Amino acid sequence: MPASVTISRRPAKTSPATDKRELILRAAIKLFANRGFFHAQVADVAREAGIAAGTVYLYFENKDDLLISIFERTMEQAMEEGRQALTHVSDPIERLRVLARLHLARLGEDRDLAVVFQVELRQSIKFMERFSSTLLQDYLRAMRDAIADAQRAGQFRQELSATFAAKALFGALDEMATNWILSRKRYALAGQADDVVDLFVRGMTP
Amino acid sequence: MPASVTISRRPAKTSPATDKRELILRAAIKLFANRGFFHAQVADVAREAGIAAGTVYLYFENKDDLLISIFERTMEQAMEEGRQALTHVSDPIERLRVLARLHLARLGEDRDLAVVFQVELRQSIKFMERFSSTLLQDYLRAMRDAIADAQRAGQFRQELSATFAAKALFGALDEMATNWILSRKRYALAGQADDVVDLFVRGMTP
Amino acid sequence: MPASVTISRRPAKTSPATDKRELILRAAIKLFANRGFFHAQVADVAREAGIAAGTVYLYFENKDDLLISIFERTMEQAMEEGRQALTHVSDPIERLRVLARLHLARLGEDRDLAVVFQVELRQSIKFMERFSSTLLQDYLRAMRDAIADAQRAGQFRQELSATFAAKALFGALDEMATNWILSRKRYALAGQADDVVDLFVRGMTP
Amino acid sequence: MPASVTISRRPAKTSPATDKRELILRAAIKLFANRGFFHAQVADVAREAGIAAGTVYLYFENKDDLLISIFERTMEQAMEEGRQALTHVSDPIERLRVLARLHLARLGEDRDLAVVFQVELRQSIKFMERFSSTLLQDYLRAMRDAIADAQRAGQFRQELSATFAAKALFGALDEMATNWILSRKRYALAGQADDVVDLFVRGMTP
DNA sequence: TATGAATGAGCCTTCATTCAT
DNA sequence: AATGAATGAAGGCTCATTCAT
Repeated sequence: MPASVTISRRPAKTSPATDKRELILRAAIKLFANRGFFHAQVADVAREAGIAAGTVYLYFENKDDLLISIFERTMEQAMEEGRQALTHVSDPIERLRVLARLHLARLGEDRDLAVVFQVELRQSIKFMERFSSTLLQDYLRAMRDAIADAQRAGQFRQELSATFAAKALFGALDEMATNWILSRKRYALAGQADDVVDLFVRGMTP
Repeated sequence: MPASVTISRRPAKTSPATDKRELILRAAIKLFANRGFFHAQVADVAREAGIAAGTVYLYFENKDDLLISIFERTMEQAMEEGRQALTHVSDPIERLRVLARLHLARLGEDRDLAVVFQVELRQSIKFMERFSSTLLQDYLRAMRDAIADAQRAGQFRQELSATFAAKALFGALDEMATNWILSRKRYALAGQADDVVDLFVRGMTP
Repeated sequence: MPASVTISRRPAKTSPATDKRELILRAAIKLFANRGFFHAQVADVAREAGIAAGTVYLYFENKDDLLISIFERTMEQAMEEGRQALTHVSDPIERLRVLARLHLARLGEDRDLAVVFQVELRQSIKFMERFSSTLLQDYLRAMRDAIADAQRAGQFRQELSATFAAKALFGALDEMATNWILSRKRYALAGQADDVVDLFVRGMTP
Repeated sequence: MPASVTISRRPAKTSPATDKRELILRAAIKLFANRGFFHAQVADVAREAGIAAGTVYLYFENKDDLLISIFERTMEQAMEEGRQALTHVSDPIERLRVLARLHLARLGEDRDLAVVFQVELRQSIKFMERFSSTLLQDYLRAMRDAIADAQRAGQFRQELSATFAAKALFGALDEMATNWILSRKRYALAGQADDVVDLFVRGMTP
């Protein structure tokens, strides 16, 4: 199972343009994580990426677009990864487990990215809504579907709303991620995925 | 039980200074919730409060202090309320239920305050750390203690860490609050407290 | 001669109003000297004087008026003192000596006052012009007259302009005062009066 | 002799950056002289220089830095000029004369600069100390050394401290400069250098 | 007289974005 | 494509002054 959870960086289509975009996004993740979105200046991001400030605007609309692009790029990769990992997993409970592991593994392997996702992306209702209408539109749906499947299969109690249950599970995972970035202790975030799912599965079992 | 959960605003010590402070904080909550902390101007807050911009600085150090004060004032009230509500509740599981209800009830009765807590206060690692070193220092401890009590009483399984379980429970509740403010549907947030606790209690039951 | 130079504080007409005015001026001298005119706030002066901020405006027009009043009060006292000290001194050179001693003695006995005179009063052309059109209108005239007398008496060369000479003498004394306040060493400023006058008298002697 | 006193503006290294810096400094001198440092706004300086307000901050730290830079740039030029002018002058008294002429010539040829030096730079003890620890550290030392040389050569009396004498001479020159800017009459400031030095030399002659 | 809370005009500084090169 | 100097709007904060009590 661990194999299916391993995050496999697909060899990106390495056009020069894609490379530079990527370079800038990585610099942005680092800066946003360490200084905060508002306090990180576009010029700082450019310097970190080793380019001129103006060049950023050849690849991104504006500063907000940097944050949004970090989100979208990461979500796309995660979704693709999720799809692949779930291809041959049919048991609903196992599917939940895979999703949870991927979720925490991705954040746990890049603390800066985790900070951007757990903190900076929640700057404002505006981002939150964008965030929640896609991440929770897709990720939560995947969870909800798995839960509903388990309910239909009699593995889970049926009186609880699958949507509600998915939110609760997501919330617990999300809290683990937030706690991890705020904690001074260095532990493996992904290791908590199974514990959370176990707790949840027991809570749902008839 | 509902009685003990009802939030009773104590008649504040109405010195003129306290009144004005309160007036400003309420205006700040409204503005921060609707425009976001960064986009709300101090002058806007003052106008909303019906005072001059400079007056804000007679009661608060700076703009950040407004946000911090909203947090601290609310936490103090919540803590006091929690202490009172728990005075005569000895069953650990019931204590969790009371805490969860109070948590969601407080946010659910003031959407602006909820937005400030669920979104604006998580602007930056700086606030997050402050937030988490007090809220989670006190609130999570209360939950963890109740869980540990339940474990000792044999009501909960003992192999899971009480701290971990408290985080999971908090995360689920927190997610309910965040979903509530982002949702266009108007439903009673507090109504979800029992569902979350039930799910969790089942998950912890031996 | 020292006796005539001794500064004798006349017992001020101690009406309550005069007292409070004086109290405020003393506070202002202290604050202006230590923080600078622009950085000293009216509220600070009031606090130092032990009164409320608004009360300052019962005795002075505005903040500038405080500075101007310090100047005028001090000049009046100095002029009166000068007149008295010169009453029985007829020798022109001796008169110069008395003026120089009084000048440096007054500043030398109150460092804060000296700072206000040597630094703060020279804030702006506006103050400078006011300063120079009265202080130098009266003080320099007294020096110039003594020099002219000495020229007529054949004690001083006649080819130099008395006005020019008076400025040079004043400039040298002024520099001693400025150096004194900027120096970390604590020496008697008044002790330099005779040296300056000696140097000058020799320079003027035929 | 006049030749050595003539101020020869070296053609500045005209890099674009140096040019703009210079442009801003000149605008600042004009504004500070005419409105005073505190009343001149950075935006005014920028407008006078024909640039945007923000551009000032590409060349200077802050508003104070403008004032300090005017001082430092002028002092550097003056020091260099002084060194050059004194290269072939060995007679101590003549050296004093050259220094005095340069001092008054520089101020006398640019009234705005003179106002900044005689008035605005003496705003506060802070600037005064910076001013005096460099200007008087270098300029007064040059005068003191010349005086000491003259004393050793028997041209000047030896009982007076060279440091004291240098201050007196500086004070007299400084007063000429201050009087000049405050006077409505337009006369050649530099023309007074020799008169001051003459008076002083006579005063020092055995 | 005295108070001190309230006022609000004013200004320095930042920084996302543009654009001539 | 890339640069980076220049822009200029925007806003937090200060503090002299007022005035109801």
